[in-house]
Amino acid sequence: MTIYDIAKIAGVSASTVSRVANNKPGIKEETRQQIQSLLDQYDYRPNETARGLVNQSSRMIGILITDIRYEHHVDIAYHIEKEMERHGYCSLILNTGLSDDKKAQAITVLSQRRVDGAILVGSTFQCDAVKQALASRMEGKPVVITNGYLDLPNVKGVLVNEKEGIEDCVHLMAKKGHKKLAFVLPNRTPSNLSKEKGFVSGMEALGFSRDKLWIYSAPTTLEDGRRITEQILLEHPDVEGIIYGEDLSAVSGIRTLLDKNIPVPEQVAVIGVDNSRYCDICYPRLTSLNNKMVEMSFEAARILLDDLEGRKNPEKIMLFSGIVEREST
Amino acid sequence: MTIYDIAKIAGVSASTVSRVANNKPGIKEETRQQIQSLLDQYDYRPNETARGLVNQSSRMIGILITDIRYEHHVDIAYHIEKEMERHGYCSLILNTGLSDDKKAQAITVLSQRRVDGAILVGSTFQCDAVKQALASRMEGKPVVITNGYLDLPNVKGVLVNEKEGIEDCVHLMAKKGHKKLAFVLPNRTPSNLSKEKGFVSGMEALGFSRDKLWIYSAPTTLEDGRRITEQILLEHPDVEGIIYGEDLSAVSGIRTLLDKNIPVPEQVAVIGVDNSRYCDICYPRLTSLNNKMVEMSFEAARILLDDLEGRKNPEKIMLFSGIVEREST
DNA sequence: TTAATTATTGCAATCGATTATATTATTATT
DNA sequence: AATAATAATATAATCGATTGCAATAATTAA
Repeated sequence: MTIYDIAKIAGVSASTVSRVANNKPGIKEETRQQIQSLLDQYDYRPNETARGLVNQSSRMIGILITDIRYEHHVDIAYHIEKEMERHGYCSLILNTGLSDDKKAQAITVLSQRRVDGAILVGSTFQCDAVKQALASRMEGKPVVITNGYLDLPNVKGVLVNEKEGIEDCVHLMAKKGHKKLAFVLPNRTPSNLSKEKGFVSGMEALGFSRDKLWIYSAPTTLEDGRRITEQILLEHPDVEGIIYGEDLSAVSGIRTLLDKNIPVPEQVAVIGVDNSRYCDICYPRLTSLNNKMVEMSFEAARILLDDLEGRKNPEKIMLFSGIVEREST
Repeated sequence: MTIYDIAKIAGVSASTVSRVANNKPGIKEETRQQIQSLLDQYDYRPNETARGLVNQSSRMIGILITDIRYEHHVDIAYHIEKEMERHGYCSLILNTGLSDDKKAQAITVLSQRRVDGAILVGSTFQCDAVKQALASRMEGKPVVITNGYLDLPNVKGVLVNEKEGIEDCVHLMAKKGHKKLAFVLPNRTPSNLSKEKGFVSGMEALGFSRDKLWIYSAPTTLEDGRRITEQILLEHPDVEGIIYGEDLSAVSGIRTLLDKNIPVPEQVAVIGVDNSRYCDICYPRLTSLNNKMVEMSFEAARILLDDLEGRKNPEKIMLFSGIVEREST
């Protein structure tokens, strides 16, 4: 059922039907009602592809995410989608993986589909390939990066002070008497690297030398969490606390410690990052740095909507992290 | 950069450029190469909205899901998206919530956006409102329901024998000496109701009367899992095993039992359903019925692709569940 | 009653592709 | 060299909407 079908039935032109369907002025009340009742009767819905073509707007935004299966990613995507939907936009979610090349390709896909804007979830999108793709394919269209920033006229960023957050974690540990600390870096994203910086500066403040710190690196899986925890215990049996840059490996770490009869938090305290649902599921419950991922997604959606609808807003906004203490510290 | 821009630069007509871009025959090799090099030089990408309009195909499918935040849902969506992407399709994921009305509306959105097909994730889409919306808006377009079925000519289903699966759970419990069992029904979806049926018939086979069974109902949250477990313990302190229709409440249940110093699995054994990542995270690790959600998503994508590309396939396919034993039994 | 003004509505162009058909250029045939 | 056959390219219609402008109808003013 196209607009022409309705027009033919009503005995008017398509433009008249269009004006009624879009509540445009300049139509006689009588005509309007007749056509409206036909619209209702046939439950006419305009073809959004055709509208998109002529209006130069798809009323669709893109969400780029490395892997939506990560628990905090899915929360973010969900909230963005909901918020955009409330304003009449669809969200096209693309899982890019970690490769910069794939990320750039995904931006091309978004631009070919003529999305009106995009939100890139996570600091891994803060890279040259993405910057270039955005510059050439998304010119003039609003883009927001969560937890990252790119210096491009149409790109905005929502940031969290993760460095200071991790410093706070170190101080919390120290306050509880745990000073010999290890840090597990999930992977080398800008966000994680600033967590590492926070660990370094926090430990320096405690009087440790920055080149003797116990810093490890492990992907974010249960298996790697176990492996790296075992390695830490082997190399530093006197460790008193471990800060994991992300919750899942922290959960696995707790389990590994318990399996070796090391009491948590008495002998080794544990802190994760993300304040995910895993925190309440594991035993003992995991203390975690709330890096405001959910709040960030709302902010990102809000900023994008502001840009889409022509309202002004700042280039960067900053949120503040906070530790959620549970049983593991 | 449109096809007309390229045509003007090359000094040919848009149709010639189109034929080169789409590798259609009937173009002189020399011309083809000239145009191709321009296409490369300007990195031309066709406007998919325009292609969609004329081709009557968006190369986009819809994924309807009540709430992608549920862990097995996101896995399903992820795998479907990946599989479709491999074949050149984008996936538009819509979170509908549980209301039938919203589900029908989401189908309207998909049809307005002219998706080429859809996958509805979960048995809750097996309802009248959805059936009607599909009949009126998705006529002729392929649709697949995972874990459910609707009798419509263009709709196919991928099913799992959950009833038998839960029967097997009851038998496993019995084999281990746990006979006084309770069942927790997550919510009244067709899928969960068939789990309940499995519990009933399994218990009957053990000699219990079907109208005296301990069947409870609770939403799928940690809090409700705790609440319902406490209720079970209060009303039936002699309970020997609990089968939860879904993992999250099972995890919460284990935690509640341990908090009350009830040894798991010695005094009360626990089984969940979904075989999710939570199973390995909680302590003791959760035994769970693998209802083949991931396999189902692959099958759903495969069937949809078969339909989209004109290959034949059956109306329904059935997968078989299996118990993954861990420490909670 | 006729001209001027205003309110409705229709026509036709447009968005950016694809493709059937028409046209032109090239090659083969006699 | 003239004609037939074929290859290469252009023209124009199409997909389903929106919208500026022209045309018509209705109303008001003179």
